[in-house]
Amino acid sequence: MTQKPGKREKRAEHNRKKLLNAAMAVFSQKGFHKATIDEICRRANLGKGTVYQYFDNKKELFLGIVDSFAADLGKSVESAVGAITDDLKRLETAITAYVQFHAAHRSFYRLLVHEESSFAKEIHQRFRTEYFSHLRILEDILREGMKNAKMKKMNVRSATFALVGICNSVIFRWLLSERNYSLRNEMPVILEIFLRGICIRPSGKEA
Amino acid sequence: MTQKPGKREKRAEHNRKKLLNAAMAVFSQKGFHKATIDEICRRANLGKGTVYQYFDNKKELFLGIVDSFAADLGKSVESAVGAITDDLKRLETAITAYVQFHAAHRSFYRLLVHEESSFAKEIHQRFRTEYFSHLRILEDILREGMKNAKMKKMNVRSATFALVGICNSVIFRWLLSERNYSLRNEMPVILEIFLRGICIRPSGKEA
Amino acid sequence: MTQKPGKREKRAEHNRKKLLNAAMAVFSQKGFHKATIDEICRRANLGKGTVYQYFDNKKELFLGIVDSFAADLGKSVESAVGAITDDLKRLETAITAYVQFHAAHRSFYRLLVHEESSFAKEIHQRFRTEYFSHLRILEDILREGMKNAKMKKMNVRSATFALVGICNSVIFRWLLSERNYSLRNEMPVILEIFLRGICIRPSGKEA
Amino acid sequence: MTQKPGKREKRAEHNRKKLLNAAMAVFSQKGFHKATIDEICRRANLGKGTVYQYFDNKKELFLGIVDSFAADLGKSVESAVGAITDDLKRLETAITAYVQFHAAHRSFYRLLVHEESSFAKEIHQRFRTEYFSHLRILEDILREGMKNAKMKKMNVRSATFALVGICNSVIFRWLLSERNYSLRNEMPVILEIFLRGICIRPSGKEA
DNA sequence: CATGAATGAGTCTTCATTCAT
DNA sequence: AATGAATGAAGACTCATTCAT
Repeated sequence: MTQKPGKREKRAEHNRKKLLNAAMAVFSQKGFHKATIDEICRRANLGKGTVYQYFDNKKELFLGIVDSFAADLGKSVESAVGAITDDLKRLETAITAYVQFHAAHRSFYRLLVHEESSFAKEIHQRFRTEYFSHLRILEDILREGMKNAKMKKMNVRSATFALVGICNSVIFRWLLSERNYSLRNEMPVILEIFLRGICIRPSGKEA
Repeated sequence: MTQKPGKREKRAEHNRKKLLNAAMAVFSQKGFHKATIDEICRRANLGKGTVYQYFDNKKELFLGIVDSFAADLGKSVESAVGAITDDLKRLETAITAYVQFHAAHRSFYRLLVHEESSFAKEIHQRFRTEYFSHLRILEDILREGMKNAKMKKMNVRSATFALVGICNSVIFRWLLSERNYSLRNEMPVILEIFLRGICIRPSGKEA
Repeated sequence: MTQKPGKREKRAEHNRKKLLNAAMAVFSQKGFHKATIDEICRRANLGKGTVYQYFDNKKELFLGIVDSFAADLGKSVESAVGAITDDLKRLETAITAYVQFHAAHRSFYRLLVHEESSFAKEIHQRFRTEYFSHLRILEDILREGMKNAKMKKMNVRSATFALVGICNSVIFRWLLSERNYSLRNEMPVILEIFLRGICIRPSGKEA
Repeated sequence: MTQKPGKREKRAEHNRKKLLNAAMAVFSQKGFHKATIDEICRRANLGKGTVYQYFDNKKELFLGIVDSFAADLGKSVESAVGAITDDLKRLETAITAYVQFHAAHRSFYRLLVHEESSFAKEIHQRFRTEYFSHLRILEDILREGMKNAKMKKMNVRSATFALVGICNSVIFRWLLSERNYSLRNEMPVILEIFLRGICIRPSGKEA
């Protein structure tokens, strides 16, 4: 624990959260440039100055959301995987959690893609330390699978990125498609594509 | 020919083109909002007012690029297909041309994805009449193939969109990957995925 | 009192006034179109953005002056009439106050006439609720006079407008005349014309 | 005659007229600032450059209309008075022609009042030489009347201006009144006011 | 002469950021 | 710590005027 959170600290943390939520909503809806600080703090029921108490500027506020989003994603995947021990099952669960999280926060995911070219560097810097930190979970799973000789020996990092790439493609296509089919049904597709390529002996389910 | 194009009209058309090119460059690099009319006309070596001679406003300028991009894409695919008669070969060539064109104009393709959520409606309206008009080439090829009993009988429109979807996914993934592999090598992948699904008798290569 | 007006609110109201005054001066001198927001806020010693804190746009700023002008006129007439009890005396005083006010603010009165054709609708909408609200004073005076049988029974509204019309004509002529005669001397003319027409028994002065 | 007007001069004069007419229409409708050269030459079916062939700039074009308007007014009054010999009748006819002309061109008259404060100096300079030149007719009439001892001896110039002032007031009031009464009916009013004041022996009609 | 494409100075308006209260 | 009034840099857009054809 970092000191005991006095009333003051608590209030501060609460305000930060309120701002983050409001900002997420407004940014997602309007995009970075069309979103205004005014609308964000109106939505957060806070004064304009307060924003600058917690964030250096508009861009930092945006990146603050990215951080928070990444952290939430990490937590979501972690808690989904939980105590599952079977490697393949862990992998499947992690992927599903990953995809579902994006689907649930699709407006922000869209925003991320949307603003990527503007803030590419900054976003990726954050991601490298925060967002992709959850990838360690996937990496761990893969590494474990290799040790247990269930998966091909290969560069773990590459495999992880390949997997994330496939997921993103699927999510992206789903978003563009006006979401007239269930993402959940795509899960087997992802797994099949990914596993068929890397597994030494595919599980018996496959013909 | 529409009357003899006097020097005046020629120059006008030339300037329009210059603006379109400059705008394409600036928009691609900065995104719609960060791009300024000032920079665009500075790059085109033209006065600010000239932009408004040809385009009603910034958005229309952007959409003007979309139009022109779509027209160029159409021409590119058409000329690539040219006089090829074999249906499968035609299809392969068309797909390759389509993908190569996007790879060659990747910065704008990225922009298109980037700004899609802002101008979704307008962009799609333009695309429906212009951009996707080149799809008729693909459609024609497919239709022909069906007549010749080389391809499954199916809804041509759906198949076309499916194909375009696959291509876009591949291009998009390539773009995100920092382009450290050759797009050309992905061509067989696309074809295989698409053809394996729709061809009555897959070519002998496949086991 | 509406809450205690903190220093903030006080300053705000003060700045609004400063802007209104500066705008009145600049608009009067240059007319609506030639007047620039820049000059107005320079004159008010305020930032350009401040204008937009208080007024949606240039036109609203202009109409804001109209409102304020109307309110001031009302107050001016009211305070002039004050506690006078004699109906005729009240009427005379009100008219004089009305005319003097316009003479004192002749530059804005001129502007009002000047811009009337552009903003006719908006101006009249404001006037109907604000500017002409001061007419109620005149109406009240007339109504009272009728009750006391000092004036002919007639439609009060019409009589009021007729009176205002006469005043305006006189003021307008005075303005066009380069003001080489005293407006004050015109007061008896107005009164005579108006009263001779509406008084049951004209005062003995008239032959 | 100023040279024989060759085809060239004729065409030139014709274009000048077309421009003047178009400008009159557009200026009257939009006011000086909102009117654009573009709209004017579109209406005149002439190129934009042609405007500058005949007028130095927008302001001069506007003043060109003033000149032409003044000239037309003069001609109108002159031709109305024609061969009438009786002084009083001449005066009455001249006044009527003057008022009718303004009523017929009310949109431009309104514009004149409207823009007066902007171009006051320029307009009056033109008027002194052109517009008010038609006043000489009125002056001549008055002078003649004095010689014939039908009118008081007085400063002719002042009387003329007084008369014009009265007319203008009447016209202006009529314009503001939404023109729900006939201007023609006001003619006796003008005459009575003016003549009762200046005629030695008022005409028999008056008691 | 006539044209209309090109020009850029001039304006309004927005909005992130600061700072006195 | 919280506020929101004040700020001014920045940017889209207009339009009178010029000039090559």
